[in-house]
Amino acid sequence: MSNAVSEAGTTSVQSVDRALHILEILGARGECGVTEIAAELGIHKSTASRLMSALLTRNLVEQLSDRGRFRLGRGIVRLAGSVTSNLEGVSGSRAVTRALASETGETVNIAVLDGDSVLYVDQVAGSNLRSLRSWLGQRVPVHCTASGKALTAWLDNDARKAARPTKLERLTEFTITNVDELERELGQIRERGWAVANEEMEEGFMAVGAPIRDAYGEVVAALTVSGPSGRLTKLPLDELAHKVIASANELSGDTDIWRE
Amino acid sequence: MSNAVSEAGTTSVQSVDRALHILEILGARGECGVTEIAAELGIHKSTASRLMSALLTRNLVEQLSDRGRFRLGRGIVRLAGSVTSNLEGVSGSRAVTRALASETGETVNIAVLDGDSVLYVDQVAGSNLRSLRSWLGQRVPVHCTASGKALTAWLDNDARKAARPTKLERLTEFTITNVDELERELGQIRERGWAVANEEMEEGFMAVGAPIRDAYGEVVAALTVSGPSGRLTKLPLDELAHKVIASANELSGDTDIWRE
DNA sequence: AACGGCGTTGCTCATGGCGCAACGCTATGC
DNA sequence: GCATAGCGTTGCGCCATGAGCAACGCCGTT
Repeated sequence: MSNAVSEAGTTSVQSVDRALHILEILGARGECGVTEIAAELGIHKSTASRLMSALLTRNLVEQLSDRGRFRLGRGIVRLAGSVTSNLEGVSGSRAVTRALASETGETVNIAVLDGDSVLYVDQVAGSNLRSLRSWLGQRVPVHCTASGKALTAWLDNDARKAARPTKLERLTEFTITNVDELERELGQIRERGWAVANEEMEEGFMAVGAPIRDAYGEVVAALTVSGPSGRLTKLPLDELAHKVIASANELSGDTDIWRE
Repeated sequence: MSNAVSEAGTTSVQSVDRALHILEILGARGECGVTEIAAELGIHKSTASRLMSALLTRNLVEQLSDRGRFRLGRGIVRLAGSVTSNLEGVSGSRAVTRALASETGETVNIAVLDGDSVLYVDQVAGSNLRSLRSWLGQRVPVHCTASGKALTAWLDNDARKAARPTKLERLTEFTITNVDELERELGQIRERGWAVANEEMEEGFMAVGAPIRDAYGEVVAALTVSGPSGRLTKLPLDELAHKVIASANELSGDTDIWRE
């Protein structure tokens, strides 16, 4: 490879990186034309068209009409389905999450840090359910969710700051929007071992979360139980929290539930 | 580009295609080493390593340990989340599926054809639920699911044959395993406009499905309502089916719910 | 009709992708 | 302990493929 690439300090393949960047742009915008993609990447539109063609061939994108705009395609959903299938089979975490959902009657999620957001990577619903939409693949703020707090509480100061949005956006009247207040709560979470968010992200909605650790004790994911706050607040919170911790500990250690 | 590519009749970018092929292999196998990937693609392992590095940089894959094996990463889940978010926002199909789930109390799915399988691309749960795991991204056979039947019934003979597995695998005692019998049922589906699968894929599980069409009348997706067969068989099936058809029709036409 | 903007495709060239070879690391066997 | 095998990574230089230019055909607007 040329010196230009060596100096960039990367061993990535440029054309592949560009194609993957296209996927991200489509994810963010919903749909795009080739010319718009080319402008965004600073490349010629014929190049953008050819990269798009490669993505199209493998169904990672689809075209809305002949010679029309593009959006993400079913191949993405299929690949994501493979990820969750592996949680079922290979890593065996589904047995744990399903048991917890069954035991609590509420929805169980596994989430990971994704930049300065929480990303939901698995979900099992319990029986006490009014309505559920899939949270799989959704990103939510770290500062107002039990998962976000459980994921960030044990980070060192620098990492915790990086994982936090620059502005703690207020989503409900209960949202913590002050950094000092959030830091105090994270300190409490470190002491007691579990996190709670009660109507901080969405009114009427509450969650309890605990960290899932890898073999070295690093927090790599969060396990949460969530449901309508009217229901969760009727439970002894401590008792629920310890159920979540027990399941999170079962997922922790050697099991490759999720690694960063 | 060289004549060799022109003769291949493709405008794809080779390196991008290889990288995307790696994603598919990881989806199928769960996890792989670089050497294994290189052998599968017929390339040098240094090339495989570099392609993998590009995928790693964008979090589409992750590495299980330093210098260890690879598997699909959270970036895939995030992108899939973008797909389903667009169903909520841009295409507006979620209002329809949510209303149907609310009205029937059962689980509502949208599915598309993916080769010779059905791929679930969206899901909303109703209230009558014992336990639910996410079907998002999962692939199921066409011959023993209401969605599969609704997706294939209106295909022409050749397309219908291509969309069918070569062997109709028996999953329960009720599974249709004879092509002629399946063809007769597909004929009935074409006449009455909806499909049903009662314990054909999974014991105790039933679904009713109807086609979602594009602006030209082509079937592009299927809408299904599913739940425990003990519950669904207590409903007037005709009535349920017409609810599904009504919702499917609402999703049909100009709305770009899903296009092939 | 003309015009502008779109996505696609032919062509050529130079640069970035590719393969060779070497490296460092880990696990295994003696 | 040492030797071996296999792994993923990295430096290097070559050439094939990715990139950009220009033209094309299509569609929508005026």
